[in-house]
Amino acid sequence: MSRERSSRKSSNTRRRTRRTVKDRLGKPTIADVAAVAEVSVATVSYVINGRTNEVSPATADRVRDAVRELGYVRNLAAAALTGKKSRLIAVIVPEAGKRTEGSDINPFYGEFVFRFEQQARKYGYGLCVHGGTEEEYIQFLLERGVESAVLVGVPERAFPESLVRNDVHCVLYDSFDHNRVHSLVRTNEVKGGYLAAERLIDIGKKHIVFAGDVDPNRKNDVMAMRYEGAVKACEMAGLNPPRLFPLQTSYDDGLRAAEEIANSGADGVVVPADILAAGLIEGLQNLGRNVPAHLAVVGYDNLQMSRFVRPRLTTIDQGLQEKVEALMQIIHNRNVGDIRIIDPRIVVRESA
Amino acid sequence: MSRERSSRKSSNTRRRTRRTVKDRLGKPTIADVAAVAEVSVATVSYVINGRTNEVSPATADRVRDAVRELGYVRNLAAAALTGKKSRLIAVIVPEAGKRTEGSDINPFYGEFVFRFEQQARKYGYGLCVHGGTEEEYIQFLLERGVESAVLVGVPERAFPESLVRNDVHCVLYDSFDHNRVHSLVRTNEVKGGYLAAERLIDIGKKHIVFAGDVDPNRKNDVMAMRYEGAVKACEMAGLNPPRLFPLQTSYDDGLRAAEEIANSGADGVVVPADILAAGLIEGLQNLGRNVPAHLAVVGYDNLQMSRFVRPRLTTIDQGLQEKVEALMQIIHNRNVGDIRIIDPRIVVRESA
DNA sequence: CTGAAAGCGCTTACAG
DNA sequence: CTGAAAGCGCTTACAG
Repeated sequence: MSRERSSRKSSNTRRRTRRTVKDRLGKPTIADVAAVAEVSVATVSYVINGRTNEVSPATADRVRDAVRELGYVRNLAAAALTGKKSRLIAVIVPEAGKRTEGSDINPFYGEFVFRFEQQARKYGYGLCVHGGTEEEYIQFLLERGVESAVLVGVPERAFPESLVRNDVHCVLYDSFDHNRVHSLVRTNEVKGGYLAAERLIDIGKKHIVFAGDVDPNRKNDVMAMRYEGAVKACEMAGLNPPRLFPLQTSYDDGLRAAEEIANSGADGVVVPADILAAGLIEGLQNLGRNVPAHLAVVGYDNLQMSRFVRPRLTTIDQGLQEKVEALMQIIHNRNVGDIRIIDPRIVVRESA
Repeated sequence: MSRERSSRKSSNTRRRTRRTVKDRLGKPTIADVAAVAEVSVATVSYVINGRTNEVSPATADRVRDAVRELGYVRNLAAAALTGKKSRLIAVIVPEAGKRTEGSDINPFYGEFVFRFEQQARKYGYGLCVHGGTEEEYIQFLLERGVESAVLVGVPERAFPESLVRNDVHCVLYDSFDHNRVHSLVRTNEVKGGYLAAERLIDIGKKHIVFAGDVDPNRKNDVMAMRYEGAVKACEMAGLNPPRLFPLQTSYDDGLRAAEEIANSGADGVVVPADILAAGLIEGLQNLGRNVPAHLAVVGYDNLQMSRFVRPRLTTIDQGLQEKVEALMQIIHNRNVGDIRIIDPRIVVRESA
């Protein structure tokens, strides 16, 4: 049906760009669509990209019909090559496999990824995940032409200049950027820590400890801020600042630390991650301690899991949905350098 | 430093392909590398792709030095355009958001994605996730040039021909393919159901029910096979086949169904998903029933969560790591049509 | 062992 | 409103 027009082309052009539908085995291309619709590839490109003011309605319809007829789907990789954005977002969970003992990963990451995927899809982005080392993920971002990278829980440090230079928009999530150079979404961690300690104080606890790895040299990472909040709450209640138990964020670390914490004289503990809290509670119960009577625990994150643990976990809700939406806004509008800090709230269940 | 050679080129060639490092603002390209190394782009391409037998060692070294000097990272999208594979895998969880009540997703998906990501990375693949409708994910796969799609838990049905026609390798995961046309990785579900019911029988239970949505018209889906196994175990013990309670796989469905199951006269229940089991146990406890004394429950999946639930969940381990490795093999070797069925095992904890 | 050139599928000035 | 052509960054026969 498209013979007529194509036969008008010079044989040279024809050999180079012209193909009938049957010639092709794989996906139809824009040239196939153009042939069927009897227009140029430029015109097809215009209507595919919605630049319909460049094209007459009738032509646009012909093109759309051809698209449908051929089952044409555009090749985004080719489009990206021409300077269009790749519309690819990557969620980077640095060294995901090493985040916890064994191969169990903090369930937070799963909840995060699937929530965020819904947002990304809604805005027409594709979503990749990567759990490698810094070197690996930088290479990944660059070679895939990723537009925006969400870095989940990265420790503060000098940021790889190569990402900035290559124009990948980095958004830190639950991280801290001392130099305020990257976009950032996180919870008000100081407030979170405050709410957690405050709850313990409210139920009459006097000897509050903090089960997290706070590096005294890095005043401004997430753990340090949660701790700062807890300290503040204790101060306001005339209590000593919480003693620190430097644990990693894993179930097994909680399990192992139970005895030491139980014997420390503490009657309340702020645990800056639900998964850690689950392990700790398990360990305390193995020792015959009652939670919350003997030792009350407040978790952090309000994961699905916090409802499964017995006693049910009192925890800090970090406002995941709100954060994920903020993330998407910053990415979509490319508000480089924007910072969004979401207020947490406490969810009181049974453990405190 | 590369002036010498480039000045030998014709001015035409030079204008079209030659650039000094400084001319470029964005990523260096293969042409930049070629210029610095004073070779042609073809040579650069050869050494980047490890076709070193095409290039002398000395030349290869020069190229590698130039790559390092410029911080060159190849553009995989451009490479894919030339017929190379995209090395992109997508994990498709159809309508992830609708898989459970509200927006909580079965934690299984998170565990799966991060386990699989490690495999994919190890083999040099990028991993995307998609949780949309069939129409959405087909478009996604096609426009991104995804090489292989892992379809997690898709109901059996006629498969979209467009994916096959466009050469995306579909691997079904925990699904069933009646026509045996797609690659497939799953657990031996019949055995899983058998082990679950067997455990209940072993601890003396006589009235076993099954809390899953088994469609009598589709003999061969995952749920039906688990049920088949449970029936078999009951038969061998001289018991009646388990009564069916058609629940969806969500915490809330378990919670809601507790009363009906508790009043059904059952003393043991096979629950084909840990998340469902968690909800059910919660509901049973709210009713004052003791698990396992009054009603024993066996879950399915052996999620991390099964250790947090009280009583700790006895469950069927589906061999996630083994399955994820099998998946990777099938994808990497492109064994289209391969089927791998992994044996499950029972993990006995407290709930049965 | 090395290079020039065509081509992958697309977009975008630029002419008409 | 429409089309011819250059170019995005890469790979791969094909010549030398």
